Amino acid sequence: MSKIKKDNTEEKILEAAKTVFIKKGMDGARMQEIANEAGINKALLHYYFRSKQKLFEAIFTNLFKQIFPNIIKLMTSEEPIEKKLKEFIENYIDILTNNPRLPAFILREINRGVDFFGQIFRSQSINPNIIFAMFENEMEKGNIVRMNPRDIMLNILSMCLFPFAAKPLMQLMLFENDSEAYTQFMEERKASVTKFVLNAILLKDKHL
Amino acid sequence: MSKIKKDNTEEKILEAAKTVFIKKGMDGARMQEIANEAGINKALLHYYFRSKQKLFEAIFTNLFKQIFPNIIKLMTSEEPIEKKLKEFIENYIDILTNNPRLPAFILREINRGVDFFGQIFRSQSINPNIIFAMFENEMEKGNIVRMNPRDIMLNILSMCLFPFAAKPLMQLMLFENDSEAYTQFMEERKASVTKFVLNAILLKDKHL
DNA sequence: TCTAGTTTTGACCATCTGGTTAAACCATAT
DNA sequence: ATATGGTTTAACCAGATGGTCAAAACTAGA
Repeated sequence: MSKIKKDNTEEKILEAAKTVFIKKGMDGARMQEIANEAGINKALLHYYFRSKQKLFEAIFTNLFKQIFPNIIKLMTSEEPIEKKLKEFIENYIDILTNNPRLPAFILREINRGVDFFGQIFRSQSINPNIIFAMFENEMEKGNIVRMNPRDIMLNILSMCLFPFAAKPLMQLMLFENDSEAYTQFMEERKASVTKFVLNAILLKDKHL
Repeated sequence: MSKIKKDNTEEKILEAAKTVFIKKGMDGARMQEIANEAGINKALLHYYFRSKQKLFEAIFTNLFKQIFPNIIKLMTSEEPIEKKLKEFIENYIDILTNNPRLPAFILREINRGVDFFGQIFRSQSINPNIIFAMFENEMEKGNIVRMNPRDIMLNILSMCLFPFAAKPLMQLMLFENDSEAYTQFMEERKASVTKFVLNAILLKDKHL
């Protein structure tokens, strides 16, 4: 048994499937295209993963974990709220810069109406309540403005994720389709969004 | 020639196609499904619109206009910046509440890599520069914080659009999949986002 | 009523697509 | 060398899908 060979093709398949699925989505992707991308015979896809569905689940599950990675970890450190948010936003935008197509892919698939993604999410056992409690604690201490912690969380996620999900549109709208300008813009956004959020919620001196 | 009949079926088709395309996207939608939804024969779809592509373009073009409707109009009134932003956010979230699936649909299709959407956008002749100039003018007057006006615009759009685009995920994450709670939350967000944005950019007294 | 034009339909077609199968291939152990 | 067992391939299949077509059904004017 040649384990080296097996591991190699399996990885090639996963890599190819990831590329194709992210670009085309479950519906748009073709098994033949994945096979070509991996440089192998189409039947091999079914040999390693029984069906398109199973292959997709393997990819999606893995990618989904990457986009909601250590949110909890980042949000529950012992740092002051300013630093906590700053590091979260910077880290998150960095992750997304390295995986720019992930947000659009995830959004596309969670909107397909198949309940499969719900299972993934539940199995992740992400508990947002810990984060909400953290925000509420800061409100008690008078550090930040009183508001629904869900809004804070959602606002931050929106400002980080949406610009990637809507890249084709925003790049056209804001930078006449100049891809490099948009990348540069996202880099600067790490500081910009941080400032924006802190300005919005900090109670003490306005952080400028 | 029975104009009444014709207009009727054509409208039925457009309505059905809109429903199906929004739910399934171009790739996922089936002509048969659209025909069923419209309660007509599949061949009629091709009689009125030559191909799936043509039918899709008719729908997409129309929907696309709805989501970037009167942005300019709303943003260039003579009202003070506070009121301008308040009304924009409230109007925009209202529009989206009435068309909750639109953001996900648009995002899905603009990420399909087909350049067709670029043409639509250009034909819309939306000029963001007018909005940027407006923000820059407010900065000159010392009304708002100095920052890239693109960031302001993108932040607002993000906070309005993303919660709808990511509804299946956020509803699960924030409200244990309680749909009504999420709707209620979006209603309250009109005020919350407005406050958030004004807090973030206004220079004078912190608007609470 | 008859006729000409339009709308609607069922049957059909070529192609694509996910999936299967049987045979070939190949490294290893005996 | 040859038997063994995992790996890879070409050929194939059934069902789905976008699209076509000729005929039927309908409408309105002569």
